[in-house]
Amino acid sequence: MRHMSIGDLSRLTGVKPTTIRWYEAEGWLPPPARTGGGHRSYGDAHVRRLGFIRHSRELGFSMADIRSLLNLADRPWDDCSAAHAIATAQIAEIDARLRRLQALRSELERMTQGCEGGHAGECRIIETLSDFAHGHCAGPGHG
Amino acid sequence: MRHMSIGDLSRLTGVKPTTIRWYEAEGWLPPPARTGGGHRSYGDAHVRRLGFIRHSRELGFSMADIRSLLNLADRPWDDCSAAHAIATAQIAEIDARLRRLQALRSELERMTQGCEGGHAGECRIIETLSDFAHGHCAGPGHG
DNA sequence: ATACGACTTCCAGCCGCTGGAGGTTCAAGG
DNA sequence: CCTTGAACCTCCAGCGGCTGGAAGTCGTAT
Repeated sequence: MRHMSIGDLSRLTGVKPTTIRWYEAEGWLPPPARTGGGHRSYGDAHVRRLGFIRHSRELGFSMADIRSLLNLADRPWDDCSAAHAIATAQIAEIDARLRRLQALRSELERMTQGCEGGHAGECRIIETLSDFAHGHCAGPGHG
Repeated sequence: MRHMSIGDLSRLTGVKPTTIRWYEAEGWLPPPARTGGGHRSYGDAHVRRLGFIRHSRELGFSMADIRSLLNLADRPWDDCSAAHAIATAQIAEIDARLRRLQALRSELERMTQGCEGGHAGECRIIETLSDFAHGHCAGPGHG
């Protein structure tokens, strides 16, 4: 698969053509060669780089994180402790989101269990939501 | 606390003044009365409605969900089964996000444990990220 | 009267894409 | 070689849910 179209690359990596173009425009992917008619033509290096980006995104890394990780991947003699730090921070962040989501889940569970149908005027769900001073949901941020 | 400024309302509900103005501009909050000089002046109804919105957001509901929930809260004689459905769907969504986050966490954990420092060229983290055909992370969406 | 913080409006930007309009190129079939 | 029609091109606006800055006005404490 030497020279592929953006559609081929898209099918290969699972990233939409529009997103691939956007990555290029924003500097995440180097501009590929072009056919005589101006169509993009990608090689293996693009497949690898796009794959890296996509997989990192799937693991929840921000584009800022990916910038650092790509730098490391591009300079293989560097110390990889930076990668370790980024990944560890990501785990901590995920843990925080897990805790938060679990707390939300409990409150929603309590909320729905209190509701036994009937009029909205006596609905526990509506009541609970109205109670903005409610103490069960801690801290800021939205899981 | 009859007539409060936007700052008072902000301190009372924990919602920033800019956000409050945005809610008004987008129709989530009714336009409040104004002082002679044009400053916003809020009453209890605004506190309640803003509290409802804020609490719902904290529970992870989208603005679209909140639209429906507010409609119910405004018409207390309606059947509240719609509220039940929205809340149940929200729980299901949270469950999906929890599962996804847990899968991500495991992969990140494996990734960092494989890395023992040294050069990026032999770093398991960088390697794992490069492997875009990696099978551990399922499905789309970024919980 | 003055100082100064809180308020006003307007508008641009955040992230990470996504989709549409309107036009061009490419590959397959006849 | 010609036609079809899908895939491609560029440009630009918009998504959700706010956030922040600029430039000017108001309200209140001293």
